[in-house]
Amino acid sequence: MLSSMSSVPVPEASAVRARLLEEAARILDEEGPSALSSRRLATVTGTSTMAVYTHFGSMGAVVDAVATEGFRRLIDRVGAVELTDDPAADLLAAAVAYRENALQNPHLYAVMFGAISVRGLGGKGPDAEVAYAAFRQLVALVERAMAAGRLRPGDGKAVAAQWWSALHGYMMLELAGMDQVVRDPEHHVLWQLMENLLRSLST
Amino acid sequence: MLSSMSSVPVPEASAVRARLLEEAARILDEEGPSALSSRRLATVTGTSTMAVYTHFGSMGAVVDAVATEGFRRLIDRVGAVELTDDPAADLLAAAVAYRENALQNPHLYAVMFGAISVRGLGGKGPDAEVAYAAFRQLVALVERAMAAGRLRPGDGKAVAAQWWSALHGYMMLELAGMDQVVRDPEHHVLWQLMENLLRSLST
DNA sequence: TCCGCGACCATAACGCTGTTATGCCATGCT
DNA sequence: AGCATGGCATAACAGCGTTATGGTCGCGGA
Repeated sequence: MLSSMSSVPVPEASAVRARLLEEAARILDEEGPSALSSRRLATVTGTSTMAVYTHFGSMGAVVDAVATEGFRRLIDRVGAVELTDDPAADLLAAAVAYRENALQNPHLYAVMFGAISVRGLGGKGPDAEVAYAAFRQLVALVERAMAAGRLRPGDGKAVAAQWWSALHGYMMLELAGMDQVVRDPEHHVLWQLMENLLRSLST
Repeated sequence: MLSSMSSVPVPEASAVRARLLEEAARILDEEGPSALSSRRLATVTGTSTMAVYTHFGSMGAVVDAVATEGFRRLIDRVGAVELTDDPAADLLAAAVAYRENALQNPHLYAVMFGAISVRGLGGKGPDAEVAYAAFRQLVALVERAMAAGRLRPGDGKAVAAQWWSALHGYMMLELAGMDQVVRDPEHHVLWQLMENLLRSLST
């Protein structure tokens, strides 16, 4: 059994698999969940539906892989914000980047959190390690603000979980089209919420 | 009893429609989104798939009706909390009822906020008036706390939107199975979040 | 009373879906 | 060379949402 390790060290190394994943994410973002199907994926990648099953095993696994890819993009996007000497302001800047990423890829964002089931084929969800890496990224920002004295010292993970809950909840309401609830032209609800939370968490 | 069954003043008066809606909500809650189909709905209600289309027009409309029913149940559940002379504590009690309702009907809760929902067949979403009634219920609790001086006077809708965002975001993370992020045995993240928000909103 | 009409639904079909069985073919190991 | 195996095309199957068709039943008008 060790003989086959030479040709295929890692399944992710396949070029076909990469194109399937890329096209799946593109179709999901551009045309929504109902447009993502195995046959559609096969035609746009120039293969057949069997390619999906050799590389992923099921369409649900494709959706999971797309969700995982969404977390990777989120991590890249939030990681690209330039840190200043004000860790509290950086937390708000990260929230801005988080919101922009969600607004640009709304379907992908919804799939990441299982908010929408793509045609009822629900997988096991995104890769837990990647999703947790996105959380740890936020924890690092929080702990940095604590170390600088801008946030009251405490459990960074507990504070990050609160921050993420508030941010995620607002995004879901905004993406769900609940404009009457969430759209406040003069005083944007999200920034009031972030500032209120920040005030309670400050020293 | 002159022609009590003859006239059809409101389509909702149909008994078949009521059973379809009831069974749809039950199937969704007990077996998840992938189990809800037109044929399944027809067999369990003892009719054919055409009944779905005569009473709803499409499966998407059924999902929308189920989502609207979910908001009605939420309103009933939150409206059942007994108000005390501490409006701030009542807000927390309402959050407890909100969470219990979501945990008991997780799939229904997800459908309520899913712009695109079951099996990729996206309807127009739940009845906006009913969903907004749930929001107004929360606004009333907030304004009551403001009038009693337990919350700083301000825009009740803006504060209610923040409260709902935080609560909804935590629920979505909890229901998404992100236990590592959100599950904190000793200090439950939700109550820390609610108390932090309450502190910032207090006078 | 009878007729007709409209609401309601059972049956069957169409095109789509995810998935699987089968077989071909190229590649690499022995 | 022979063979085994991974990778994919073809075609099929069951199930999906939806629609066309036809039948049945009950009421309103003549």
